[in-house]
Amino acid sequence: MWGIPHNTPMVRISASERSATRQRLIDAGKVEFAARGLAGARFDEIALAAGHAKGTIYNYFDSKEALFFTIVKDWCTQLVAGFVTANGASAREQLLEIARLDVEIARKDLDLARVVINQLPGLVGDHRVGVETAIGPGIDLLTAVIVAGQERGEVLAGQSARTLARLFLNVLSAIEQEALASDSELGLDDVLPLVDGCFLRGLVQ
Amino acid sequence: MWGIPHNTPMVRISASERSATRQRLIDAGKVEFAARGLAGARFDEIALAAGHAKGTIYNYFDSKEALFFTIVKDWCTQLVAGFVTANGASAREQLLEIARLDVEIARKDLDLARVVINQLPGLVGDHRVGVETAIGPGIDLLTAVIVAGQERGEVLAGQSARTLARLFLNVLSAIEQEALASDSELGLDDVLPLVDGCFLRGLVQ
Amino acid sequence: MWGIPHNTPMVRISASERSATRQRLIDAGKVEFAARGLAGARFDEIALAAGHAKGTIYNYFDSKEALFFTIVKDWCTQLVAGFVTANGASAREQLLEIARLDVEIARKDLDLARVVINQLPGLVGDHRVGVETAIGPGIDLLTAVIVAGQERGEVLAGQSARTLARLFLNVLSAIEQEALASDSELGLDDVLPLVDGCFLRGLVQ
Amino acid sequence: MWGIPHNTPMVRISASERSATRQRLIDAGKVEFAARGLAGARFDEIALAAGHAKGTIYNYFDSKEALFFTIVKDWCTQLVAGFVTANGASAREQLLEIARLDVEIARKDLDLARVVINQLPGLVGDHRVGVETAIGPGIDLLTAVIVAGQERGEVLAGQSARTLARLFLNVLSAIEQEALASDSELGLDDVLPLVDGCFLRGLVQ
DNA sequence: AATGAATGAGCATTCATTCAT
DNA sequence: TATGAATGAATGCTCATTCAT
Repeated sequence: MWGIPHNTPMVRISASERSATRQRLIDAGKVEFAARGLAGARFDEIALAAGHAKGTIYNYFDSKEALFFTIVKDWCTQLVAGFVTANGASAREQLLEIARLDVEIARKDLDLARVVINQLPGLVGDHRVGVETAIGPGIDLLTAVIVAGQERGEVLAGQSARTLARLFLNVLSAIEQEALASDSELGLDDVLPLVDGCFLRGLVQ
Repeated sequence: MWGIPHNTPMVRISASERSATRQRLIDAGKVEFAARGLAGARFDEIALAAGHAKGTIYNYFDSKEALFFTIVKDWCTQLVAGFVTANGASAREQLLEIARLDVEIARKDLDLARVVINQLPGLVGDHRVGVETAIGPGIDLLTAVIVAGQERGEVLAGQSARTLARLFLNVLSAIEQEALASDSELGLDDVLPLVDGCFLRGLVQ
Repeated sequence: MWGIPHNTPMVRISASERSATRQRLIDAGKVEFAARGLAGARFDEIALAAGHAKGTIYNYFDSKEALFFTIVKDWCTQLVAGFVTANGASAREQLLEIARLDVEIARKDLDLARVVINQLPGLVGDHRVGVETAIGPGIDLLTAVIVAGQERGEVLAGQSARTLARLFLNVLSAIEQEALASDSELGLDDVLPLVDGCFLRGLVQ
Repeated sequence: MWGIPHNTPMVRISASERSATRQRLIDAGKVEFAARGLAGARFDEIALAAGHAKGTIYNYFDSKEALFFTIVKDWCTQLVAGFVTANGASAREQLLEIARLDVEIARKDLDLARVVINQLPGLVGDHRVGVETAIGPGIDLLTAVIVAGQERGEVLAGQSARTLARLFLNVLSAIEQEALASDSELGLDDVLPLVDGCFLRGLVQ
């Protein structure tokens, strides 16, 4: 009985292996969800693309919905974690920074962007709860920025900050959607100018 | 066992009857598609709500997709048919008029609006073709307005008119989507000011 | 528009056809459930044996459990419906008559008997509710017979009639189970004497 | 990457440790099998309840069935080992003693009793072999007692001793089953009088 | 034209079993 | 020995579509 600490975690794969498998599943999920939507996505395909058996997904995610919302939450986490505001930045500058981050994320991971931008609006019924939960932190961040902007008089005060936050996200997504369309002449580079020139010009100041 | 069960109609139905049945199916389809999306909608429910048998739908529409896109096309037809431009109207006025029409249609038929606004962006793959076809006339109308506006120098000229048309529709939908959300403080009345103040201010002139 | 009563039921198959299909499914279900138990039975097999597609079962029964309990209830209904008591029959005679009926039903339909006798005791958890509901009328009948017997002093009074009813059914099933076993020397003809000689001799009078 | 994850025991475990682990698995198995039946039991749950990993079960038992029948055999072993017959005891006294032992075992281990009493009858097909093997010694014991009773003229001679033995076990189980039912007014204390008064009175002498 | 029973492909999910560590 | 991640066969159930009446 000497020598063997029996209370060490008896893992069979290392944390990095587990994490890698999980990431492969997530990556494959992004592709499939982007291509077929939540309802149309098939676990068979995701598992196959990830190089695993179908059952393996259930070692990492409870259900198809769980994998989907993990992906959406991942997007939201990146957005919130990446946001750093400079001292004395205006509401407009901060909103633009969020938009810039979002575009940056989309540029790195087009499938992720397609999932978030195209699929979320169409989710109805029970799935709405999952959507709201998953993107909640992003909405919270935007709301905080807008509240501060309203207090400084930079953002129009007639509407609640939360409503304006959701509106901002909706419109940002709408512009990105066009930019991501395969037959569009717009590219991701055009998103920020459009957000600033078209949308923020009316919302702030 | 004498007697034949005459359980099938033996006469042609009148054109008005046929039309009425078709409309009942469309109306029931709007409700179901709005509530569950294209993938989640069930023909059983649509038929039941319309007061018909499931098989009857196939006497009027080739498939679930066909019914869906008929509904979308119906929206588009209303939009295009309702548009009347005054002599000498500016691009901004004309775009606002289209937005006003769209809001008016949404107000009359919330389910139709939910189908168009929420479901269309999520359609991917083969369905994209159906989407483009169904909303084509609307895009064409907007494109024509924008082209004329660009020729008169009212609309920014850096982008193709078609791209701007799709962008306009996207953003209009995004704003309406927030306005239609059940927990939103925004209403349909707020859409036009937002389109004008936020978006058109940057797009035109 | 003359001549066609549009409010006649628009059935596509006659009631007898529907009933026949339903019965084929029930018969195939009996075989499969008897051979593999509720958990092990496969809908594929039942449908195949009945000469139908898998989905057809769902036009007649909500779920595997529903088909199973329909079968059990069918047994119970036969038992209750077949019971006719002679004037002035003693409790012992009535209980024997019920046992005789049960043996008769088993003789006509061995698979049905195997389902009821072998499978019911092993159902646990949520399934217990289904069991109690399905065999309720049989228990009620036995209880009524025993209550009357207790009032006439023919049945021992120390226990509740309902408990004795369930005990009677348990023991009857236990004896039949042995009689149905493939390698048993006992046959169904031996059940009644055993019930009377061994069990009722202690229970009544 | 220096350091080897010593997450596996490197020493043999002692016989007592092995035995304790085995017993924990058996105990957990009793609970799970009693609650869900053989088909419905999950190895995950058994392992979790026993404080081990799922794979560990396979170091002790070949399969789910093997664990199940080990449990059943354990019951049978207890029954046979506990039986001590007094000199000159009658068949009735010896059968009652076996019943008493069975009730005693059930009282000590209700889950074990539920497994044996409720689950065994429902096992069909290939599983029957396992059942017969597992309870064989118990049947042998009963058969020996009955054979001797028949030779002394105490037990009715029309049926084979083995058949009567199985019948006795069936009926004993049926009575215990009612006594174990959660909503029954009968308790385990009522089993012996019922076996004696109702059943043995007819079977012996 | 209308019906609705029948169909069967399709799919998410479960879980006993294996095996590399 | 112990582990638990990986596996993949198995299966209940759904539902768009067909078609005989």
